[in-house]
Amino acid sequence: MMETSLTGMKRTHMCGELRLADAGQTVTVNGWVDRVRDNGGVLFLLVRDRAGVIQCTFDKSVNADLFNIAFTCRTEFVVAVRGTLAARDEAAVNKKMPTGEVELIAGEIRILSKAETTPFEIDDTKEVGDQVRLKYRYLDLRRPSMQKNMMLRHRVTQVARNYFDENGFLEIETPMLTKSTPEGARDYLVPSRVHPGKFYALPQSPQQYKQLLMLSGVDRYMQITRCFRDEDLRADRQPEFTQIDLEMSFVEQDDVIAVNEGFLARVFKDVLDVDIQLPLPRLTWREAMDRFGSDKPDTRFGFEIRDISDIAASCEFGVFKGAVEAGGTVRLININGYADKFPRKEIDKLADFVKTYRAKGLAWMKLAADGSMTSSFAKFLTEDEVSAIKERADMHENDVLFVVADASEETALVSLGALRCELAKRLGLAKKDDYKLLWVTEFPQFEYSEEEDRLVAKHHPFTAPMDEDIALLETEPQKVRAKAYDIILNGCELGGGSIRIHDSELQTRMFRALGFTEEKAKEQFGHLITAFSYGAPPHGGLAYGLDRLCMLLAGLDSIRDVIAFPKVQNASDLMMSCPDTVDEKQLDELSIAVTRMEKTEE
RNA sequence: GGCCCGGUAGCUCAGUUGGUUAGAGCGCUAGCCUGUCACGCUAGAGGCCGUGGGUUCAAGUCCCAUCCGGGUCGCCA
Repeated sequence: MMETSLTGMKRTHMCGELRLADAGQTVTVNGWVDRVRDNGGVLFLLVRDRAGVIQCTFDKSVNADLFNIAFTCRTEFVVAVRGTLAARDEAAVNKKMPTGEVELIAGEIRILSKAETTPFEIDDTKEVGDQVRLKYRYLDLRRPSMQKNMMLRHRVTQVARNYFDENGFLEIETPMLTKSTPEGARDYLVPSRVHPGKFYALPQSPQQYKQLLMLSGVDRYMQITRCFRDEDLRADRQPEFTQIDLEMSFVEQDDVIAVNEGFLARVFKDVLDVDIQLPLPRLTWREAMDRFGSDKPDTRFGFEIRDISDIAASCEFGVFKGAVEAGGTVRLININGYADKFPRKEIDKLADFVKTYRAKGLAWMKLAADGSMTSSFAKFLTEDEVSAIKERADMHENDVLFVVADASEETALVSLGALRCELAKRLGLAKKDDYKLLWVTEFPQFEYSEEEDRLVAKHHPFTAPMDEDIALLETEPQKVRAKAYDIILNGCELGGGSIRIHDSELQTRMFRALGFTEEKAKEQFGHLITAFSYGAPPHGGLAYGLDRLCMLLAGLDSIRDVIAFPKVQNASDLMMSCPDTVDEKQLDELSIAVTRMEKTEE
């Protein structure tokens, strides 16, 4: 029976931390065999742990028995190696390895665990599909890049805990089993055994609890907590995700922003050694939409949107004129300096791109470097009108304009906003290590829901309206702006928050504006309304998407890469094979009958 | 729910107009090699071409359905 106990072979150092300064020491390492290089008489085992890789050297002529044990090692065997750390000969130094100046001259090896051949190589240089990676996530996580991501995430959460602690925040846990909320995303439901037919909901966010904590006099709260939303997934959206959630009492918007700018600066400094200039720029929601066609503008590049509705209104081109007459707008972006990158064929394909955002089409005008002009619409306009557009767009040689005319202002703005981001990405102007943070403020309080044919809260029903707009609540609710703010990084919504309503009377008016009857408001939010009647401090807060923050800090494109065990697009876990069916007995105990089963085909 | 892309060896992929025995690199197995470091050399094993149906003399290739993975619109207070 081979000895596989660790006794007597516990590590003295992490593999990846060994350096020239340690040479001469007797060193024991524990880790996985990263690679076996058998040169006949001399054999190298690369042993890997979280910190990195160290070369262990076995010489047949020095110790044949030892060599023969090492010879049986395969990739991913778990081993303990003891020996003398030696400086490598100058010619043998591997400059590509942090430990490349030293090697461990093995005097003893113990195989702690053998390993089957892994389904894919534990190696950052080889691409592996998500399907295989996630089925064997524990192997995927062995890859140095994934270990780096997990360590980065740890760093971010530590910075958050330390920073908010230093600023007087208490970390308090709120329940995972809570009440289903009618507004917002679909809830994940948890059946109650004790209360047949009744369900808990997993929290979409700890929103109500943290506000109640303010009523409790906690003053400043923070929590790093899981949130659940049963909606479709995206590269930056998982059904369970983590928020850095915080709330403060006796504050106004600027106070919340100030404390969070401090946090962001700290994170960027500690994690990336990047200095963030404070205060961060701010844009109102209206300005963000008008200039960037997005409530999460990417300001790493220009190509800002301009309005030519006034010129279009009086022209004879039906598409432009018609859009304005229908109450819409005509807007454009100038991809200045890149007209040569857009041959006719490419431009035609871009029309399909904007159509996914409901635009009807894409008009364009190109001024080549030699001064020759081509356009899909100029022939319908007068010379003066063309000149006016060129002037409005600040158009010069090698510029290309893209124009969207639409009866819906939102459609025109959003489709051009998406186009400017897409083109910047293709032109390589959206650099990952260029960090553009900004606040978007003054969000609309309400938005129209086609599905429900009524106004719904854009943020949530506890968001305070701006003081100067309160009077409009009953008269022109669609014009009411909220004390809500989002923090945006490189076109990605990192987090958002608001100042909350702390006044019962105003909250009542808000529920009324949202179309809640008094009974319905009491039924859904009675506990809050009651709580607020006992003395509520002015308060507000913010919540960050921790996964997105980590993704952007790590320069990645998917939050899956900073989540240890993520779900795939259909919200299942390929490793655990869940969700899954359960025993009839379990269902029976919960008083649940399944009426429809998923079609499964193996 | 809609649209787009993909599924071929353990992994990453190629596979022409439908036409002999479906290939490559990596990995794996065995042998050789005393300083490699993406070690090298030699040999070998390894395929339900996602699944089901259809068209055809003939399907990895064309058609339909379906499952799986990715992106995205809707959705995400």
